[in-house]
Amino acid sequence: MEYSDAMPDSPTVGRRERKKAATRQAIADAALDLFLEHGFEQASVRDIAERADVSTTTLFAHFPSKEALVFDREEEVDAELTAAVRERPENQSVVEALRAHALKSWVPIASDPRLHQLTALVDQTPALREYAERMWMRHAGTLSAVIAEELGREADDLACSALARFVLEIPTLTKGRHDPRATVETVFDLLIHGWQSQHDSGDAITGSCKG
Amino acid sequence: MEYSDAMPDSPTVGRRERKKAATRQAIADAALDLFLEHGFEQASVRDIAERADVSTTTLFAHFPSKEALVFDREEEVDAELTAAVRERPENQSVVEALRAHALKSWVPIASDPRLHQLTALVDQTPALREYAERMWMRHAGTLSAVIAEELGREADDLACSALARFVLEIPTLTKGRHDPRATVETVFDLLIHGWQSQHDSGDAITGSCKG
DNA sequence: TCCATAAGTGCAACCGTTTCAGTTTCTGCT
DNA sequence: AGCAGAAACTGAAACGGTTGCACTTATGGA
Repeated sequence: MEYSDAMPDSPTVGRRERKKAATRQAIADAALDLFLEHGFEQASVRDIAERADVSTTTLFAHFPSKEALVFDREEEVDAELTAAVRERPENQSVVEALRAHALKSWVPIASDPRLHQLTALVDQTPALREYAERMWMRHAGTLSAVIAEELGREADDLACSALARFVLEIPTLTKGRHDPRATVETVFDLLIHGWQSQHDSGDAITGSCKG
Repeated sequence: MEYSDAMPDSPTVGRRERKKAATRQAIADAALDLFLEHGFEQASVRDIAERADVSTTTLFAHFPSKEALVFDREEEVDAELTAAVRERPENQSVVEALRAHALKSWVPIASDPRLHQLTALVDQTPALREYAERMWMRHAGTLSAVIAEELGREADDLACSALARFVLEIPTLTKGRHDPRATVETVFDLLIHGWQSQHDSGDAITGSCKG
């Protein structure tokens, strides 16, 4: 692998950290190449390590699992969620802040063609779909706590936990629908107003008559 | 393993099926024993197959994965959910039917001490907790379709999909809380009426003032 | 300059899971 | 009753993700 000779991003970041980052990037790149070329299951971690010119031991020192090679952004997502709630404008509710965040950050998956290929890969690969779903749910604890704190409630307040989990279901719920934006809007309307207001097909979900 | 010589449960069920069921049961029993004795990760499938006196090949012919050894009831859950919605009394809404089902079938986990041990095991084992969560979500497709059909909506109606997924989050949400019954009730109230009605700590979740 | 330590190596092992080429056991049919 | 064929089961071997271990190398701070 090659180390760029551009000037260091900042004086405090030494050669060591740069090399480490480069190694990590080399592994991620090799993985993406092989995944897109042969599919997720077809590419073995030994192959990936080989192409990145590292040992498999090193590979697993940087990524906790094969699936994790695809998703580099776990921590950032957590941070963004927290920020979206904490730093929302005055006079904006928590739910509104989450809706805004969902619309701004989750809806535009596309544009970059390479990234588009990747989402296609994830959709086609059950192991990756599952991993992605779990990935979202892993943030439920953090988000729930932030919401509770922001509203001055008990850390394990049920309404907050439930809200967090339900909001984090949205990416999954959105997947495969033609109009993600409308989907997000609809789900938030449901969350805010509840299922009692469903009257559109002549029979309310919460009404009494059988279909 | 030994085959009971009691009279066949019904004339149509042959020796073959009985033996198959017996084998399956022997495997499940061996697994439960070893899991409770040594923990989930400590018991290898080879050990389990050994104790059940079958080959590992046979073990995997009966169970699709090691985790599945713990959960025998996948299909029944699906059937019960469907029945709960389809065969609800007249003048009961879908959401009410689901609430009733949750209260009747999901809340009483305990009583049997062996079963209690098992839930403890699941709680302690991340792999099993994750598997259990996914197990619930696997029913989302079925439930969603049943709800939609029952209400005469499109099969992929968003409100139905969302309702299904949110309801199936409830077992996870309930876990580890002192009063499961109250938890279920609260979550259903939130689902029915939405988060707009949250005014209890001086600040509505959907209100405007920051914490 | 020297040393503690982080990063990386290579190999062997473990474990879940699958494949394969059989053998045994049952069932339905004649 | 007798047979063909399917289904259950076997044993061993392999594969692929993951980890442990003993070791070398590179780096940064004292």
